[in-house]
Amino acid sequence: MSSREEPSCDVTVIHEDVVAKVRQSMPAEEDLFDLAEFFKVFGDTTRVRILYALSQSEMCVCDLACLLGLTQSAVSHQLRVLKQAKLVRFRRDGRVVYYSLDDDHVKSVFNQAYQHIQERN
Amino acid sequence: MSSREEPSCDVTVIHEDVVAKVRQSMPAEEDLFDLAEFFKVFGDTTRVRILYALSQSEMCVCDLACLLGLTQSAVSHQLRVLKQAKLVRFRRDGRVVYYSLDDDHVKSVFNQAYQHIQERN
DNA sequence: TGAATATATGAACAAGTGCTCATATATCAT
DNA sequence: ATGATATATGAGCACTTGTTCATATATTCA
Repeated sequence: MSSREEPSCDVTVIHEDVVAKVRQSMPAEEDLFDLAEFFKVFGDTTRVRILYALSQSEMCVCDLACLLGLTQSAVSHQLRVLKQAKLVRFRRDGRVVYYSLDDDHVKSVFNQAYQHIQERN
Repeated sequence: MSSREEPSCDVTVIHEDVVAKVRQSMPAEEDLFDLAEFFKVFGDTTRVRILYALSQSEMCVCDLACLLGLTQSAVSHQLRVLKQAKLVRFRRDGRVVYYSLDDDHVKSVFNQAYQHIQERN
């Protein structure tokens, strides 16, 4: 009845041993949070489309807007999100800002997920 | 000046050639949508924690609730989302429902992303 | 310097999401 | 059948998010 170990729960526990074992192996709360944040960035159609486009070629903001049928503002806002997530990088050439993928993992995560989608159907 | 091909845009286009080339290689709109939907499921701390836990061991609802410090209801709602996304499966044993990962891709997508997070810092 | 242009950003609003609470369903035990 | 228990689910609410609109910033060119 004493609870001096890990944060207890108000719910009935059926398999204390399993819970204890899994609890030990759980990564730091912060890491799982970061992981979710990372996936959250991919969890939007617009951003996925932008990422795919950039996986094909470096592009400037207005090209992306045209390609995807979005306003310049919408693209710019989303690129900011992608920038913060360090998924894209940019270089400035005069008035034009060119964006490209910042990381090789992006492509592989992408492909892995795409494969899952395919096989699921 | 005529626009009889692909859906045009109201934005200035700087590199028509690039846009045209990338447009050709864009996957079906639906596939990118599905991809985003897939990632959206991973884009929540609670679900990521559930998925990680299940990657360690099959668990029942109340064990998960206890482990993660959530209400039974919250866990159940999220499991429904994971079920719909076909990321987890379940088997019933009397009153207890056991959940487990439904797909090997889950782990690999997870690991790939985790690796990205690590290297990023 | 001043006009033009490419991009960035803030505010606001509609739509979506995850939790809680109450309650329904399903199964077991008596 | 009745009560206990494990899970599922609907409604409601606070919070988040993606877009639009207006405007700011930055760079080029004349």
